[in-house]
Amino acid sequence: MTKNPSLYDPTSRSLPISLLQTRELIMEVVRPMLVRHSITEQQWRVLRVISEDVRLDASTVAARACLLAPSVTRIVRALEKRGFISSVRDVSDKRRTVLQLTEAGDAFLEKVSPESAEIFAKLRRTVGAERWEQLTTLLSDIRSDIQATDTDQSDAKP
Amino acid sequence: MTKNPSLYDPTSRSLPISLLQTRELIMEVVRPMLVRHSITEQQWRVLRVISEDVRLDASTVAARACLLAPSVTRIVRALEKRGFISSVRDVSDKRRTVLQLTEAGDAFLEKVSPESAEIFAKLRRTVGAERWEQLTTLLSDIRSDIQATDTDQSDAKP
DNA sequence: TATAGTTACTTAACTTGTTAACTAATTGCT
DNA sequence: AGCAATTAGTTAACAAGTTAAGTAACTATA
Repeated sequence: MTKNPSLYDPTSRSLPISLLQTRELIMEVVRPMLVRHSITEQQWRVLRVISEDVRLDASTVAARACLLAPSVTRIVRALEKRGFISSVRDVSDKRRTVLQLTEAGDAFLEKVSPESAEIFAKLRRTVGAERWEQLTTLLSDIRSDIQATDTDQSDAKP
Repeated sequence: MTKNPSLYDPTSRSLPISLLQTRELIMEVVRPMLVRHSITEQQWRVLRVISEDVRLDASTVAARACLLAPSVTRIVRALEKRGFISSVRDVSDKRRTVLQLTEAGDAFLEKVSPESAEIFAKLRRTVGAERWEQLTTLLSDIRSDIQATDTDQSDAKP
């Protein structure tokens, strides 16, 4: 029964676990701000994602915000009720829902912006700007690599 | 209404979001394995964490596995029922629960080990061993930085 | 050595995420 | 054109996470 320590990476070096731990540590600092503005993490992600494009369908938002479709349905309803986004049926494909930031949503993002900026500026100083950038770039590159091979595999299926 | 693109980092460069996206991409590859062995992500994390030490109390496990105490209570019960861990009241501090891997739990980890190793070896090749290591180290370093300043702040409170 | 305060964990009520089944719309094939 | 297959989104039932209150045990202090 004595465990074999060489079977697995220590959890501190397991990528899925340390990605989670790192995110958790950052969110501990960010979360109080979201609570102050009565917005959930998930709603915040959706707002941020939607604000990046003029028009975006729900599926794209789901993928970018790391949410499942049913969750997006609920979150969209909540954000719509609050007046932050509008969801309109796409005219060229009536299955699709086109999501857009409203003026109120944009104003909300602008209102929260300074607080958010301050929190991240502080974190960035703590970590060091160079390492912060390094991490951001590494993560982005690695996602590209994994996505590239994933699509290769699905192409090679039939 | 018209969005101001300079207010926030693009979500692809927001650290909390890209940590989540990257983890999600990795877990997409890992998840089928966990499903095959009828274990949830959270149970898997707890098992891995417990396997690293001879004896560990529930709070420590919660912190390392990024779980809240009530979740750990449930997960421990599930893993106990399955015979993978034992939870015993600590004799020197009867509030604490000491968690340990059982023989069956150890055997389970050994059984899953080759599959897990293969999945991660493949991911590592995809990403490149050097970058994989780089990311692991960066994340670990950054966690140390953030934790160091967090504890500084709580020390400086009174 | 009482006792106020803290800590470790659990329970309960609520909120979210998840899976699977469903509807509606579109595409591909013949 | 007609019909199976696929896609987008929703709904419903269930599982998991979250918050807050509660219990038991320990610690510090007066």
